[in-house]
Amino acid sequence: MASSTQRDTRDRIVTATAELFRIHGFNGTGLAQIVKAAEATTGSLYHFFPGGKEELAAEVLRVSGQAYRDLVVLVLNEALNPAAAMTDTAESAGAVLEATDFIDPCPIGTIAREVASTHDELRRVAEQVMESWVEAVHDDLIAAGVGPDRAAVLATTAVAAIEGGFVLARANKSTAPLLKVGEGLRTLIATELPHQDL
Amino acid sequence: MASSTQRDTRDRIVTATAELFRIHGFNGTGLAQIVKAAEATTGSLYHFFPGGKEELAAEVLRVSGQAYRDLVVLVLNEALNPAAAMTDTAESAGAVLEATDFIDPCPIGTIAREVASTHDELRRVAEQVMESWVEAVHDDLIAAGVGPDRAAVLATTAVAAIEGGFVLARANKSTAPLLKVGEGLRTLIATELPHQDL
DNA sequence: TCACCACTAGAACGATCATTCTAGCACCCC
DNA sequence: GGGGTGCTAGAATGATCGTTCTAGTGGTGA
Repeated sequence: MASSTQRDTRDRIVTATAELFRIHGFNGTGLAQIVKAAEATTGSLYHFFPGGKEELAAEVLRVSGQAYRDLVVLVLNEALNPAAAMTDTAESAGAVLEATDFIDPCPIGTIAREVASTHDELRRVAEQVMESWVEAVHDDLIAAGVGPDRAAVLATTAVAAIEGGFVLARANKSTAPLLKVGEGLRTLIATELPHQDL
Repeated sequence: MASSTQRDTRDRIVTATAELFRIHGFNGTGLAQIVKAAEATTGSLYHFFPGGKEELAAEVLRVSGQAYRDLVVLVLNEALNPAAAMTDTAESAGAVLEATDFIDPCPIGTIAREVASTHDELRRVAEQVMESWVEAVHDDLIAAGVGPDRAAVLATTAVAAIEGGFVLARANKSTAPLLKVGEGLRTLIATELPHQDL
């Protein structure tokens, strides 16, 4: 069972780090803290991530980013249309925020801002991750009949506004700003959707 | 000249801290770094800010937040209408980003996310600051004839989207996402403005 | 002139930081 | 059963963290 144990440890480290990053950010989270939360040791951490904290953070960004992309795609698919998906997203993210006492639902935006000027590798990973979100929304808008130029504008605006909505909601300890953002985005997208109103 | 000297030192500390926060965030900036950049000493820093790093950070948030509020009001006043103000803001912020090699133009969003779960006092200051931005946009929309409910939605969406636009622009080292956000917001607001189209 | 005040100066403190290193465990293949 | 490999364990290291503390400077009012 050695191979399952190793995977477990690695996974525990990544998962614990993601959670700590959501609460304390990159610079606010210590390796000792991570090791303790993951029930691992410094040796294991450096075994799996020889590049240290930066390599670990990159993996956390990739894993969390992919999970969020999957979630975005899921919500878009299940929604009535891309406009309705905006309020759906805001509502479900708001529910998560309330359930977790407004811990940041997404570590990527925080890390991106913290390290953009100092850790170029991490900055690039964050760039790719967020680009994948924009792309997911963009493709859905195209499928809904929005022209490519407008789809690019709307998708970027949507991702940015949701990301900013997290900042406001977290600072206010309230879901209200996030819900307003969802409404604003629904209006914006509904206006540009062919053959239907909000 | 004692009174001018003292004010100078305090100002230098606040200014240097604001700049370092924009680059490295709250946890990424050390007091030694601040003291050196401000050409001050630890003694002076604790003389003016007995509460240490947290009190200093609160002051930085207040000062930077007020400056940004003033800027928002200025742009809104000078713009043709609130919709045009969105693209104006995005363009001028984009110019700043390019001129500074994409250093974060605004320390507040980063700090807010970093410390929201750990430093409640700072969280509250950030909350007030961002609320003041929303209010400025809100009032301008009301003056332009938008109804109160919609004005609240639009103002919050605008602030969130610009804030998120900074994240994307910084991660991408490109002004493109920010400009798209500006366009998206202009469309959104123009739609709800009485008596004129975009 | 002397006490008082706001401010500067920077050494010292214990804690914690990311990282390195040596040692040892458990399992597989020969 | 001996050697190799993948992983765990955690002490040690030097740097840096935020904060405290003592000493000293320079100007002001009595």
